[in-house]
Amino acid sequence: MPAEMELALSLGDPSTKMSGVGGTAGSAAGGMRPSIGLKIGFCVGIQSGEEEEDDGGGRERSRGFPWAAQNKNLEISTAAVFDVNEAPSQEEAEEGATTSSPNSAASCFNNTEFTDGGRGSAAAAPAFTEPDRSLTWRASDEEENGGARKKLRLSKDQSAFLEESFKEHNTLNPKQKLLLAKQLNLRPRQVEVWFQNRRARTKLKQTEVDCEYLKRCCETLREENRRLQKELAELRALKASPPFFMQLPATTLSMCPACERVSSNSGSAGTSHPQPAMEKNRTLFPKPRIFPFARSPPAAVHHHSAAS
DNA sequence: TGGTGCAATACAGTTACCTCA
DNA sequence: CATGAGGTAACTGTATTGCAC
Repeated sequence: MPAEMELALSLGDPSTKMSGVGGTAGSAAGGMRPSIGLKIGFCVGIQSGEEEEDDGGGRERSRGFPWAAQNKNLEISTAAVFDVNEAPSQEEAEEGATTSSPNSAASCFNNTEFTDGGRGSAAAAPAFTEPDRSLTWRASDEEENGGARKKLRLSKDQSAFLEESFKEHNTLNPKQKLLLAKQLNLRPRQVEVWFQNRRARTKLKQTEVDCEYLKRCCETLREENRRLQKELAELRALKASPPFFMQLPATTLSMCPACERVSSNSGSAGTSHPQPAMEKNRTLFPKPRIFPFARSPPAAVHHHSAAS
């Protein structure tokens, strides 16, 4: 599975930390559809009655998000409103329509109550700080534009909240999505899209890191190659001008790439088909194996011990 | 038990919009 | 003010998985 491959590539990007955890619980292990029975509890300032769904909630804990602490209404109102076992409210009914057709453009723009609720129903909504940019909560414009898609920039607080959630696990189950949407006063589809885009960004970042690493590997190998070519040329030159002692049994010089010491090896080299030094090296010092996707090259095994 | 349809979700790629230099 | 680059929300298409029948 690609996700697992990605994990293997991880160089320690903090954002991939949860991939191991969330991935196990969600898409990586069970396939694309995250199971309800996640191993990870998810409780963002809310005492949910659904904790049995969290397998005992080993990591179940209250999240100390700024506004959750500042605004107790958030916890109260959310806990009061959010009950997955309740008959769906109008909003949830719309959510049902949304999730049943996640790709429907209409699902994103037909929710006037929700989008407007960001401003209109502030009493029940979390008291987010005023967005730093005036673009947030302009969804009502969409209605005036006849459904043309408008970009709604999330506020800093909303982004921070989503980031925190993403650190916990980079995939969402439906309950978590609903809960987040409620708390952030966003549409569930927006939360879903945000997580998708966030995963894409993480992956992109990781790819860049991998690329840099491979570049360094390549440069190192290039240098090594230059060094060996030079060494080969020197040895050939040495062979081309045989001094007087060439009457003696041939001595093969070889250099250990690990300790970079030249060692002599006299003996059978003087027989019918003397093996070039580099050819011998090839057997003495097998080509280092390259693991391009490994985070760090495998520990070098010194030939003295490896040969034994 | 295997096949099929459906819903839900993930991901890659793309588009559209916004911000900023 | 115009503009291009970069960031990102949102969309589209496709693949995969689990479940019901």
